[in-house]
Amino acid sequence: MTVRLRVAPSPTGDPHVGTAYMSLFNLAFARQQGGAFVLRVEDTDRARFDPTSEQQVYDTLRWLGLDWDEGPDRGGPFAPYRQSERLDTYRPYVDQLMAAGHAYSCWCTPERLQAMREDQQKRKVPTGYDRRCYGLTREQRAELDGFADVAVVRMLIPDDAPLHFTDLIRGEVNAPKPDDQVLLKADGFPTYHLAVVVDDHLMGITHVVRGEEWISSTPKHLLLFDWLGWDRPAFAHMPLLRNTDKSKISKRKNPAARLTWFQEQGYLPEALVNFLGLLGYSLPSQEEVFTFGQMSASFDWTRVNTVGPVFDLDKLEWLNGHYLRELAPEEFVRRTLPFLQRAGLVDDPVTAAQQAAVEAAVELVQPRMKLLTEAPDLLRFLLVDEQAFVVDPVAAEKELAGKQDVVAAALAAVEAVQDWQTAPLQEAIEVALLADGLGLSRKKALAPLRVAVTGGTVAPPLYESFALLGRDRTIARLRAAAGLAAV
RNA sequence: GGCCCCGUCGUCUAGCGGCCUAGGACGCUGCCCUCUCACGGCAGUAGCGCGAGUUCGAAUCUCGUCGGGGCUACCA
Repeated sequence: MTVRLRVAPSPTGDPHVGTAYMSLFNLAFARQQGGAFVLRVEDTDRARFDPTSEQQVYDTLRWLGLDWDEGPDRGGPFAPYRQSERLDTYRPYVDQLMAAGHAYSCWCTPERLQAMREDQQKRKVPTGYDRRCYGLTREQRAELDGFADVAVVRMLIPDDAPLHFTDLIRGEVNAPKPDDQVLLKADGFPTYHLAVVVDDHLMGITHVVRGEEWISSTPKHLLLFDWLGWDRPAFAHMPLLRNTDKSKISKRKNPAARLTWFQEQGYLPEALVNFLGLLGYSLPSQEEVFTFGQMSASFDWTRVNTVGPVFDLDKLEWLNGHYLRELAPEEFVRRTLPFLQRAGLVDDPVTAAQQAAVEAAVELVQPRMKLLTEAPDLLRFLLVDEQAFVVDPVAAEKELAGKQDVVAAALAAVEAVQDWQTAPLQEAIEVALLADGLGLSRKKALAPLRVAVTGGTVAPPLYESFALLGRDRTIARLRAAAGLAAV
């Protein structure tokens, strides 16, 4: 038997980081087993449906390299893969369950159900549907209050419903006894519980990997598999990603709950994948920096944690810096360019001169970045239009004020340099400013020059920066800082 | 409230009865490198929630307790 796994996002807004998390573990196991990974869109909630969401799911998962074998966009033997297009598929099973006495119609209004629930809570008794409609015909029910015109279909949960199952990650698990869950809504759409069971069976899903939040509804699914006479799939309930306050990760409390946030912030997909893998999983070797391939090769459900991990951005940033430094120079440039374009520092498309300037600076900025979004600040002094170059006033006040003589001395030294390279520049400046010249310490001598030429107190190494900037621009900036007019 | 899941440094984790005076990583602190900032190197900081029990021996097993989380929808 080949294993088949699926991830089933519901298109309701920005793709959730949990979708990527589930996809990663699903895929790791599927690839290890040579099985299939299916993307199914669970759009049965027309109230929360967002038409732009589905494409965003595709984009973000592909960005992460978590690609699927079958799905709405690429088809497959069990198409369609969108539940809204499978309404006719679910119908016969509802009828079958009704005929077998496992399900019944319910005409209760939402208002009555809500009042019932509130009353139950007030009386501190377990909440659950009171079966007002069970055993009644439509006519009989219409006599009573709280009657709705359109019926829903509910499961008739038996007293001996199975509340126990084996989980790949947790072992033997108990779950609560459900109440009479709705299977078919008044709008004709199935609920998740019906759709997931029918689709998982029809699509040959062998392993159901989902969040821990689903443990409590698993008995409903078990019942449906049994009633329909289908084999149960294997279940793996993943721990839930948490906010810092330990609650289930949410877009409201945590910007990192949105997958697109990571792209915006300049994270590398390989770093995010590694980090997500680290949350709840560890390689037998204990190595923490690993690729998807390594994770997949050694994958073992029993090594997945049961504790919901807090999403710690510090560690992700460290990992991101690590992957950034490992990038080949041309790849580093390729990934950095969009962020420079967004900052308006280079054109789109990039000119040959700009491309060359960035390439020349790679060595200097690559070890200094943790996020791609940091590139504009590090490279601004080099890429900015000379007319638009400005010295940060705070930095100028701190390091440049009263140091015109230092700048002037450096200017004179540098103007005499014929071979505009790091080493000759260093020699000329150090002769003029250090012990043999003005007698300054290296620290004191270079601070004003850094501000004068790069515009701030934090920058790549100075002589290298001079070399990259070129003779004309360097001299012009020194001249301006020394209070001299341009020639 | 009820039911269910979970509980090792601040965070991610290793550990599956003796190898643990609990190991690694991130963070933080200090030192080294150094023209700033990084990178890199070295050192340090900090944890088995609590209480019983089982056992020659418990972070590891059992029970209780406390704590956190999830579910309790015609949302997924």
